Amino acid sequence: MSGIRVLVVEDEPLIAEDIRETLDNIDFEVSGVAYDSDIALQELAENTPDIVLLDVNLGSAMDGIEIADLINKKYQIPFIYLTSYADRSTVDRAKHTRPMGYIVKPFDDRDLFTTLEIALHNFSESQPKIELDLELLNSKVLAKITQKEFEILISIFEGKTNRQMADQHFISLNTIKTHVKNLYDKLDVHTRTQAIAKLREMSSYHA
Amino acid sequence: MSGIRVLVVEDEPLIAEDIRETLDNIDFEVSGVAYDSDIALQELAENTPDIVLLDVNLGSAMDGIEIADLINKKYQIPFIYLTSYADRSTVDRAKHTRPMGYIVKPFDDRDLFTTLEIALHNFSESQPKIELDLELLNSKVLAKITQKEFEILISIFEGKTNRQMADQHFISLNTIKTHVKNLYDKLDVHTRTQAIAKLREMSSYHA
DNA sequence: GACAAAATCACCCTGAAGGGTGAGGAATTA
DNA sequence: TAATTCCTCACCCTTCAGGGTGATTTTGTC
Repeated sequence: MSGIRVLVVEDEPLIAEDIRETLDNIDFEVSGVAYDSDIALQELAENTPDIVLLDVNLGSAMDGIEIADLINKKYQIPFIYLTSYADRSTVDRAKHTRPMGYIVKPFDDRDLFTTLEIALHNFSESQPKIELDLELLNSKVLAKITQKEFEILISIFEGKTNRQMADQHFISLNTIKTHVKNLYDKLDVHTRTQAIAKLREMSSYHA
Repeated sequence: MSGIRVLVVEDEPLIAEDIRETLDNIDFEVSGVAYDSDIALQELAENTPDIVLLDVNLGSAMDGIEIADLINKKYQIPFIYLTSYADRSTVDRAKHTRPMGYIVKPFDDRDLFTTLEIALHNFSESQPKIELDLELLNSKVLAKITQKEFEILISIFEGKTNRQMADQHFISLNTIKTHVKNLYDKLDVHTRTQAIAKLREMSSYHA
């Protein structure tokens, strides 16, 4: 079993129970089922699910999208919308809440399983971590960055000082300085913070 | 019309044409249709689509997942898998390629539309940009960070020097220094790069 | 072995960052 | 009004980063 805890927020008991069964079958744990927004908030606070299945249209105080807003603000856990219709304006409202998935009813076990798997995986990948890939970097930079320079770039990225790097790599402080200088030339920057900003920039855009 | 250019990679001509029609109806532009991986690669190189609809099972040299790998390596554009089945191992292989969506056949116009919209939106949001949110930050930090300090933190994040910040904010260099010092105390760091690293760290984890 | 590329190190100098202390003025609130 | 918080600024001092130049050694490749 995966042990992934799922909160189901769905005001239609029949569908909710169907989902619960499906989740049982595909090895997810249901941390709770909420029929309205009040229970949903309570469940979120008390049972800390790993992911939320969220019906967009709840016949309660808050609808799914409002709950999503709150999840983003308070909990930062991924959620997947369930909806029986998907008009333009709903999609527009919904997408601004950055759902990790969107399932249009009717859906079957496979839909649920794959969407959950992908959503969880994407979520863990979506954490603001910069993909530090030498090859990718070299395809976007003036001169080729060498292996050692790359290691040093990572250390800079991690907030290390030149002294710390020297100790860590067992080489002279002067050597570190040389590498850093060459790195700056290649990245076309002049300070370490600029180098970091450049890294972000380069991994953000595609040519 | 949205003007979003979609590449369809699907070896079954009937389905491919159906998708093309659907996309026309929902205001997406089809940049090309590829029936095998060779054509797909060519289309990717020549027509620079904004997003790719990718059949997992292609009867050609590379399957959809291999194409996805290549997209990640070379183009970094979002893609959505289309598949008629979704067994455990396929899902496992697929999710490592970080698709922005996953549609299980049969699907209808609504599925396609919402998945495309969400995928595109999530993609633009997923760019490694750190969500700099003062409230969120303050919930994770020793002492409360003030508005001005926050502005300065953003400037540091962007690679600015103290001098540049002083000019930009029309205040004295000494004042910037004071703010920076206070900021370091609150973030429990000692250098700007450490502050940036701390920011990444804090926006990566949820309590 | 010759050559090129990468890694190693040194020295010097300037400027920026980091850290300590103190202090005045504005705005908010008790 | 007194207290508090925040923003503002100054001075001093130490450390670190950044930039220029040049040199040796190691490594891999033709």
